[in-house]
Amino acid sequence: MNTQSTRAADILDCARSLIVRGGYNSFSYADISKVVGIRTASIHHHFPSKSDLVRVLVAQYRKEASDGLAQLEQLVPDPLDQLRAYLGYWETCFADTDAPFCVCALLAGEIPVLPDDVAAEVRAHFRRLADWLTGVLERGAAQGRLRLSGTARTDAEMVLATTHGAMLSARAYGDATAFGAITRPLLERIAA
Amino acid sequence: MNTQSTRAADILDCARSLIVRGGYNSFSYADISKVVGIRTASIHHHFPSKSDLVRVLVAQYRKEASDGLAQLEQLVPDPLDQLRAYLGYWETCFADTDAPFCVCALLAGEIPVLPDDVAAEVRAHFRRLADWLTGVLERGAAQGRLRLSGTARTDAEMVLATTHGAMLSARAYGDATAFGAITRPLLERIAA
DNA sequence: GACAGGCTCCCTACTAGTTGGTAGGTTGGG
DNA sequence: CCCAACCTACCAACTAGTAGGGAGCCTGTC
Repeated sequence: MNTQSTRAADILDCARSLIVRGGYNSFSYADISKVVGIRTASIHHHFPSKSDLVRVLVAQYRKEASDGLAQLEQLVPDPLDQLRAYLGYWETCFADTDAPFCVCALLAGEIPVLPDDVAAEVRAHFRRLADWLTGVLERGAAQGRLRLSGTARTDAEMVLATTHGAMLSARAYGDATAFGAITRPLLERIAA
Repeated sequence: MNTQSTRAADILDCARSLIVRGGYNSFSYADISKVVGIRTASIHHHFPSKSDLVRVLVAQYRKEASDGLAQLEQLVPDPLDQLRAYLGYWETCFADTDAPFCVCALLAGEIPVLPDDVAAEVRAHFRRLADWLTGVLERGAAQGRLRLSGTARTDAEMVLATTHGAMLSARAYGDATAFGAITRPLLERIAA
């Protein structure tokens, strides 16, 4: 049906895999051009400027993530299992894909040099994740499934930070298993 | 005395503050030229290529960090206080400086697009930090000052990841106090 | 049913500015 | 005299972005 948007989607997919490797300034329209098989001028037709492209890319990523979390809420009742599923998702990414990383975690490091609207999208993703984690920890604590060490909010921010830091460590060590080696003990400590 | 190396040092300092804002690909020799007041060709005289510059920069950063940790070992006997000092250092950075970030934590995210020798330096920094933290946690546990939840090694990797993730969160939220808000509860949880 | 208009998509061709890097000359101090 | 430090003057490649044209497709109208 909607084959019209295939090209735009291809461009976004390609840009995402490129941006995940090294951030905003590590890829160019020429890189996308080579992979997608389209001229750089044609990319400008779909996304007038690079900041447009990346803003849309992050907005789409954010929506996917948000939808994924909403689905998790529906399919997985237990808070601890929800955390397992979230971290397990990333562990699978590290096991299966080439250069896995959360788009927003990578871009967060570059915020001082990012276009404002892109930075705003990144910030929104962090808030969404932190809000969700806070809710999970609250419910988990209320149900006696999780053991908090501080408030749900501060623990959520800590889980979020550890998750992102584990991605950095996995990259630094060049060892995909490092992500799970860090986040699994994190889970165990939170589990009541 | 050694005024000869002033320029090279100026270049390194400038490059560090630039790289900390957005990573390897976010700055150019032209940027350094404007700040330091030297032509780009003259920068090449001190550092033939960009990868040379950044490799030396990271090596220097790594030495400073390593020396700082060694000094910490000497001046601060208590393991918990050592952790406090380490995290407190970064908290001060976030309170006082413009765009604070660990050079290596930022570069770690960009490893797939980094020159190999730079990536090796980044990796070495992570190892050094993790080794030191492991030692601190081991001694702290032996002295009953710290309470581990796993092995000293896994806990050390978790502390390291959380610290780096907290830097990312602080940037994402645009809130320097976020770093302390995440790392302080981390300390409290580890303290026996 | 033909056909004109417009729209989307993509192209070639081009731009001005920036990138990292080189060649070769000047200067000043040991 | 030599050498380190710095300069001017380059370079080719690449950067994001623009101008303008052509092919195909839908749509409204006679």
